[in-house]
Amino acid sequence: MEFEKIADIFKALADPTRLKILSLLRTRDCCVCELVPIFKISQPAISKHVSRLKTAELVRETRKGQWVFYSINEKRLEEIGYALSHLPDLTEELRKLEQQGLTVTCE
Amino acid sequence: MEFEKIADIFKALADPTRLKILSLLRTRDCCVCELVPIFKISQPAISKHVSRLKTAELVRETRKGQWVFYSINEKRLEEIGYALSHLPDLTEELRKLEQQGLTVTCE
DNA sequence: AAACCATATAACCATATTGTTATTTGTATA
DNA sequence: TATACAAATAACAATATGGTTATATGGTTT
Repeated sequence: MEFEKIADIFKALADPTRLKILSLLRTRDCCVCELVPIFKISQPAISKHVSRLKTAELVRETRKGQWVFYSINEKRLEEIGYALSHLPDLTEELRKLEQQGLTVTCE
Repeated sequence: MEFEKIADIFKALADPTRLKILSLLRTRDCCVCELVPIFKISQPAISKHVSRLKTAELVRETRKGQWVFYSINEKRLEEIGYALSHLPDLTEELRKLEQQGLTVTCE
């Protein structure tokens, strides 16, 4: 995965409200109207947060009548840990730097 | 770890430049002046990025003469994967919601 | 069809983020 | 001591983020 894409997923996780939503969804699927009274923010704010999580594929949505239930995508969460330990390798960049004589050695 | 604190660590990771710096540091320790020619941004910009990584304890710094070398803190990176799979449990919040009759059941 | 409820979107505002250039601080060296 | 280089900090600008209220959309119910 590219640095940009990995950063986008981390951006989706870089907010306490969204992390809390993910934790709640781990206990059970929830709809927006259940999440609203748990947080001290408006319904549109919650709606935008879950939408951000959906774009990052961290949650999925299922409409049930007038409600939209959100569920956690555990596979995606596992992918993140993997991405962190397998960031694109940049050894080549450092080799180029060395060829240009831009490396610093001090001993 | 609190949601706020976890979010702060993810914020530090939520930028492609910082992720790239971490990847470079995985190959070997680098000083700021080595990082600058690799990226298309100014020295102060790089300096601020490594500073952000340092605040999040994702890197450590060691001064060697006029250079400051940065090294990756792999332990901290491992902590992140752990934090993600062990987010604070909110079952209690959902129980309260149920007591207030605010849960939605549709079947 | 009309009213109702849940959710999404629009328009907007305050603050945070990420870059810039100019300057300061710390260390080494002529 | 004066000069030079590395890195950090200050002041600032453009854009992104996260909240608000008002409104639109989708589906249910009377």
